[in-house]
Amino acid sequence: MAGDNKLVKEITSMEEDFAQWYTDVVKKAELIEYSSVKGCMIILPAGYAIWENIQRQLDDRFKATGVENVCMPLFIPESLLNKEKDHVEGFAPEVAWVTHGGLEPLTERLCVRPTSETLFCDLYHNIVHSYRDLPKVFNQWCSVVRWEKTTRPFLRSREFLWQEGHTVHETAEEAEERTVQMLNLYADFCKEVLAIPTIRGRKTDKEKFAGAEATYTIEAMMHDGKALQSGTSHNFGDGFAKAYEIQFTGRDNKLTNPHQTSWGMSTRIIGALIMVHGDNYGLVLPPRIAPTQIVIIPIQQKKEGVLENAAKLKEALKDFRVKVDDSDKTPGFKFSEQEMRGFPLRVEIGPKDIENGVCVFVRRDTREKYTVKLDEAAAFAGKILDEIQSDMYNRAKEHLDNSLFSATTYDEFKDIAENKPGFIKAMWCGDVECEEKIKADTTVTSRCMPFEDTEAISDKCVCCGKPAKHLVYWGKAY
RNA sequence: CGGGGUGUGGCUCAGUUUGGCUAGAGCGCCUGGUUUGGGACCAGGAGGCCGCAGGUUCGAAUCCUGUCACCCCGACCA
Repeated sequence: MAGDNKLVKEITSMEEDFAQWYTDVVKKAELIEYSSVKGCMIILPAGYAIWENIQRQLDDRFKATGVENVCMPLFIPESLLNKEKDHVEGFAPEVAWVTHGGLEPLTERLCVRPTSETLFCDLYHNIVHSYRDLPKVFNQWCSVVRWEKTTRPFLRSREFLWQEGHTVHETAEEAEERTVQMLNLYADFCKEVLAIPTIRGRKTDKEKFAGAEATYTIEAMMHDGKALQSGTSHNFGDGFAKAYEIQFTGRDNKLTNPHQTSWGMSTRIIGALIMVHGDNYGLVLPPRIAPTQIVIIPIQQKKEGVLENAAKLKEALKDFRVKVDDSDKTPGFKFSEQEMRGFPLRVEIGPKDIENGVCVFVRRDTREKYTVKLDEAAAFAGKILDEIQSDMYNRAKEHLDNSLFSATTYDEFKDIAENKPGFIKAMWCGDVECEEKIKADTTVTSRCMPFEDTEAISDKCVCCGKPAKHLVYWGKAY
C-alpha cells in the first residue's frame, strides 16, 4: 500500500484550492458534462440518479402533508409577469425571453419561467371562488431558467431542476403554518436523508424573495465555511392575491383575498452534498441518497469461483442498492473509481476470502476495513450503512458547531470575517444600511435570523451601535 | 458585466515568442496474450475541420479582427 495519503492525483486537494477541488469532483464523479450553451449542464446518470432519489423521497414527504403535483407551462406572457411590482423588479435582470414563434415576431414576448408564482396566481385567479375551494396545495417538479452571469455546475446554472410548491389558504395563520411546515420538512429531509445539518431562520428584508412578506431559509455550511441556502419557504401574505385579483367568498359571505405560500428546493442541494461530505478522494454520498450503496469488487475475478461468489454475495445483499464491478480494470483502479463516485460501501472478495468464508468491507467515509463472514454480510452491511449515515451527519454537525463565532464589536466582526471561515453570530439594528456596510467592508451577508438560537449576545448593533433588534447569522455565501 | 487564464485526438498537455513541408507525447480506446488484495505489463492498431468565423500571406495551430465556451477572482444574483 504505497502512497496511501494521495492515490488519486486527478483531484486537486481542497486545502490547495477549494473551488478547483469542487470542479474536479463534479467531473471525476461523472455527475455532469458541460453543454455548448454557457451555464447549461448535462446531468449524467450518476448525477441524475442522485436527483431522482432526492425527488422520490422529498415527494413522498410532500404527499404525506397533502401536496398534489401539477405541471405548469414553460412560458409566461410579459403582461402576466408584470402584475406584481417587487417580483418583476427582482427577476427582470435574469429573465430569458422568447420573441419569435417560427419566423414571425410575437405580439407579446414570452418569458421563460424563472419561477412560476405568476402562473400559479393566474390559475388560482380562475379556480378559487369560495372558501370551500381552499386550500390548494400544489407543487411541480420542473426546470426554470435564470440568465446568470457567473455559472458553476449545480451551484449556479442558467437552467436548473427544482420543485416549486405554491399554496393558497383561507387565513393568514394557515399560510404561516404551511410556510413553517415546509421549511421544517426541508430541514428534516436534509438531516435525515442527506446528513446535512442546517440552520433554520428568517431572511432579512434585503435578502428575502421578491414579492414575499417573509422568507424562511435553511442554511447549510460547506467545508470551506461558506453558506449555501439549501431550501426556502415564503409566506406571501395576500400581496400576490391582490396583484393578481385572487378572491374568494368567505364563510362570512364577504369577498376576501387568500394568503399564499411558495417553497422550493433545487439541484443546488447536490452542490451542498458535494461540499459538505466530499473529501480529497472525491464524492462521499450518504447511504440513504446514494444511487449505489454497495459495490462488490471481485479480486482475481478470472479464477474459478470468484465471480460466482461475488454473484452470491450480491444476492445476499439484495435489500440494498448493490452492484458488482466485473469490468476488466484492475482492483486498484476500481477502488479509486468507487471512491471518486462516492459509493458508501465497497466489498472486496477474492480467492483468499472465499477459502476463509469471508469478504472485506471498506467504508467510503473513513476508509476503514472490516473482515466479515459471508453469511453475516447482509446484517453487517445494514448496520454499517446506518452507522455511516449517522457518522456523516455527526461530522457535518460538528463542523457546523465548530464554525460558529460570536462578535459583539465591529473590529471583532471584521477580524472573524477575514480570518475564520464560518458563520458569525452578531446583533443587528434592523437597518439595511448596516447590512450594506457590512457587506461592503467584509463581503459577508446576513444569512438568517435563526429560530432556535435567539439569545441576545449584546444589546447593541454590531455595526452602528444603535439598539439591536435581532440576532443574525452572517456569512459568506454561494 | 469587469479583471486574469485556457481552448491542439476521449483526457492532460507540448508545439505559438521567431509562420514552412506528413502536427507530437503520455494516459485512455480497440485486438491478442500475461495479470489482478490500492489507478498492471507486453505486442499490434484506430483516432486530429488545432473552439468557430473572417482576414493577412506563396504558405497559418502559430500573425490580425471578431465571436463562442470553460476555469479562477470580483460585481450582480430566490
